Amino acid sequence: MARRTKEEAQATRSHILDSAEQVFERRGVSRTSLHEVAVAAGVTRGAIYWHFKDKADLFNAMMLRVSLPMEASLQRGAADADREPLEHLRQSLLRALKLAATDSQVRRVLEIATHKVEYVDELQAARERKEISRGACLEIFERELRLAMRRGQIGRRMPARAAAMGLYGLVDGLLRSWLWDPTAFDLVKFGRQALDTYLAGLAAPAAKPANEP
Amino acid sequence: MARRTKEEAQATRSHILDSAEQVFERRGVSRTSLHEVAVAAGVTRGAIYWHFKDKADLFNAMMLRVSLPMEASLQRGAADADREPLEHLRQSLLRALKLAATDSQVRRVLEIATHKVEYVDELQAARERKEISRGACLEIFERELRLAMRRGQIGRRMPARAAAMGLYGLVDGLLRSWLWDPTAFDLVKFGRQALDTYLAGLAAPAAKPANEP
DNA sequence: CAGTATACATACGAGAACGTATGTATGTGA
DNA sequence: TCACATACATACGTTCTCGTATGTATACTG
Repeated sequence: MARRTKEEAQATRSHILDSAEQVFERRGVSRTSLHEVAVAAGVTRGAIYWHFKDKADLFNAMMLRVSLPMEASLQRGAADADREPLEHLRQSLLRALKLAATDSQVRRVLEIATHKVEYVDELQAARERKEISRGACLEIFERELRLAMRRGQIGRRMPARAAAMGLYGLVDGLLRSWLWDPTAFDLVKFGRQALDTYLAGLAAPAAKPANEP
Repeated sequence: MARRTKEEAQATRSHILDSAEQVFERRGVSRTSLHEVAVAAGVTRGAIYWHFKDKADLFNAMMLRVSLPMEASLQRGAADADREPLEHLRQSLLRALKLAATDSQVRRVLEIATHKVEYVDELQAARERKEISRGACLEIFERELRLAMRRGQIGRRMPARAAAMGLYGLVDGLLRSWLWDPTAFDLVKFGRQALDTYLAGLAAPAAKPANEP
């Protein structure tokens, strides 16, 4: 085919990414060939190789398209401080859960990143990006929790870092569970209850029930 | 080579599984060829095809070798009831975390199942097994939590099912976080603190802090 | 102590996927 | 308007990997 205008080219690129999401979710990243993506997008491999270096590049672009806005939202929320740190944390996390439950594209990409990709070799870059993003998220959690500690809103039953790690694990784990079968339970409802329970535990005084090292 | 004795054959099979673990962890399941596994095991593909139908069969055998004993341990623990349900749950979960942190084979297989495999197509069976195992685990949690509720050890801030899901998510999420980088934190220590926090939250009275639907 | 099933090794053919090279028609800037 | 860069499509060769077919020496069995 012939040359397209710049807007059309961007539309093609975007459409390739959309199709890649579909195929990746259905077939997994490593066993989808670029030919499959091309067919799903109604183009040839040539178009894909024009817009992306290879499959890893395509995958990274697909991830960035979703994760960049999310990270920005998280960072932005963290910037305007001096509000109630606990309530702010709670709202941020619930907003993230709500997004996953509502936005089908977000859900699909999360599903791919969680159950449909192997983090090895040329996708190592994606793994590193994920680790960095996780680290940034944990730092925000820790800062907010430390602030809440200073204000006496939660006790000192565990260091802020551990509390942050538990919080991250709780939300991430619930999300993962939900991704296995989104019809199994209401992510936002269960998430809110579990989150509030954990936060209530942070507020409660430490009372060791039995023998412990 | 020539025919081996039955014990030797089983040793070969076991050694193939060991090698598969190593290669799967390094290269991911889908991009490891059976040739690679064969070389790592010091045999040829013929040996692998003798013991296993194909790569999916090999993968399933590798998973079962670890998950079957774990599930049995969980079920066994759940059978002898009438002890303190909360403490029993706590001990079971901490034992699982300790196992992951201690046993390098368990850690390796968990890492593969979590970050180095795509749950699609011919590995769909593994996914279903995982879902069933998760369901069984959740049922046990729910039963114990319901019992604890009846005994007044925890409040009724949330239904047992949601509490169980949160508990599962917490432990699973922490494990996942730890698998990304096992040197980042002490799984057992952080796990115990987070677990106790969540349980404390379950025991604490429900106190809604702000506006809620 | 033969005969057979076993526990592999070796050999073969086929298909798929990749990356690149090349073709080509058309926007686009000078 | 004209040359060139662009946005793809097409064609090609290579490399893996798979599954199976076949070979083979030995353990077991009657």
